[in-house]
Amino acid sequence: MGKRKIAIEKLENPNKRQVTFSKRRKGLFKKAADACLLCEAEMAVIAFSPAGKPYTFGHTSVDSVIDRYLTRSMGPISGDAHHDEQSRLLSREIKDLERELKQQRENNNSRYWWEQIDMEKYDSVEKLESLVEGLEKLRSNVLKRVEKLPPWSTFVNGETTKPAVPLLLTDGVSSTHTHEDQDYVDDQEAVVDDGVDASVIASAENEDDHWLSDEDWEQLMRDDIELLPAV
Amino acid sequence: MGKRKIAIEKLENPNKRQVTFSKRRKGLFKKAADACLLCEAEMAVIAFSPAGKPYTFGHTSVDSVIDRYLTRSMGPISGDAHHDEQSRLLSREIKDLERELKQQRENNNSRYWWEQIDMEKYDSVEKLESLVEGLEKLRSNVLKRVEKLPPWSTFVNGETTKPAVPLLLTDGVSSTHTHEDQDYVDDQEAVVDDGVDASVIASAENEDDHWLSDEDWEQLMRDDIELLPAV
DNA sequence: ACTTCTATCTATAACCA
DNA sequence: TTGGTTATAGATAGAAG
Repeated sequence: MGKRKIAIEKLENPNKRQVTFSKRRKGLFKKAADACLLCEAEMAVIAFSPAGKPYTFGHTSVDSVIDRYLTRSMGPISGDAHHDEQSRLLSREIKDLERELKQQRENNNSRYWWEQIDMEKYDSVEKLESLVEGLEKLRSNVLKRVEKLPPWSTFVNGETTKPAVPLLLTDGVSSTHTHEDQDYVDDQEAVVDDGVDASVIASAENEDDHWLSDEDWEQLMRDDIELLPAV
Repeated sequence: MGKRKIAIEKLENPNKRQVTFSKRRKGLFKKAADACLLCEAEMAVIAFSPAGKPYTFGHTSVDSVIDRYLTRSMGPISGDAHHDEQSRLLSREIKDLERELKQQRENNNSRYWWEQIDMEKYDSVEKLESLVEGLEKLRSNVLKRVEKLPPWSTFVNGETTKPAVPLLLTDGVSSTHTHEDQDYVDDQEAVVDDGVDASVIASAENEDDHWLSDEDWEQLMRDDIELLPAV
């Protein structure tokens, strides 16, 4: 489906290989998203580029699909077998993962991160201001990025696009990245914030789809967390 | 790409939905396979049909790709990719060690609760809405209670009373306890929220000083946290 | 690595088996 | 559920930023 037909075999030119990967990955993720919407299916795609960088698509989420996959396939004498296109091995790897996941669940008795907030630290107005600012900063950035999420992420129950989000966005949060929250950044770390933040968002804005990759998302959130004020 | 264009939205006809899933799954797996061959990429596709049956594609194998994904995504975000096999293996071991160290550090030494947020969980609009709602709820209640703090808390640096707080309070949060944020509370737990919340605040309002004790504060925050939406 | 621009090649919606 | 057939919509190879 290009200007000329090519054989499906290793592309020897490394640059061409990388370009082709980028294009086909994009197409593949789009097709996966389309199928999820059309058929109310759940799927995950994990792709490692020739350079070794991971890219993922997931509906409802990569992790939930992987979890569903692992859970079902690890069951004791599974009732329904997996319908495999390729051969797959129930190897020691899976059992290792099972053990890891169980341990994580046991260690994390709390379901939500906010259950781990140490309330005793917030005993003065300064600390509370710090908390409020942190929450506002986080919230502001979360809202900005909700717009950048792929629209198909919202179709879990066949609902309309981005339910409730437009309402939330009316609360003083600009949809363009205009750094109106710069006042939260203090002297020492100001450079880090809007530098990284804006550049990643900007690169995403050049895309037709206007959404962020999983890696971009994670990086942005980590950047934000670095900037939250101290208690 | 059929005889006529169709909108990418849920197919209401269940039979058509299933047929479409079958065809598109086949096409998707073929495209994944082509990309793997052309680009020497590694990828896995996991798809649950509308009927709930799992179908997978994997090159080299579903499990190896999942393993690589899980291992890699837990580690710190490292910038440079190594290209030859040997150094990649080495860096992987290093990353594993770094991961352990980082987790230990997070468990023991993190100063702020937001450093413990697991960002990888927020990869869909539903989860983000959940996060946003939680943040708004928390923020709203923090603001309400700032008013209840002992006024002397604000004079740590000889500053005026409650600096910055009045500004924050203008942002749609009433200073009287009028439950205007009830819409954040969902069906199952609505009773608990304003129940506990209001009663403790009310008891504090009967006092001349109009401020909450540390215990009251902590109890209120814990009550709120119970109400935050699930991820 | 990520676009944009065609000219082509592929996937697939509808239909029927 | 699967497998053709055919007309068309979509994806993409090549080239150039």
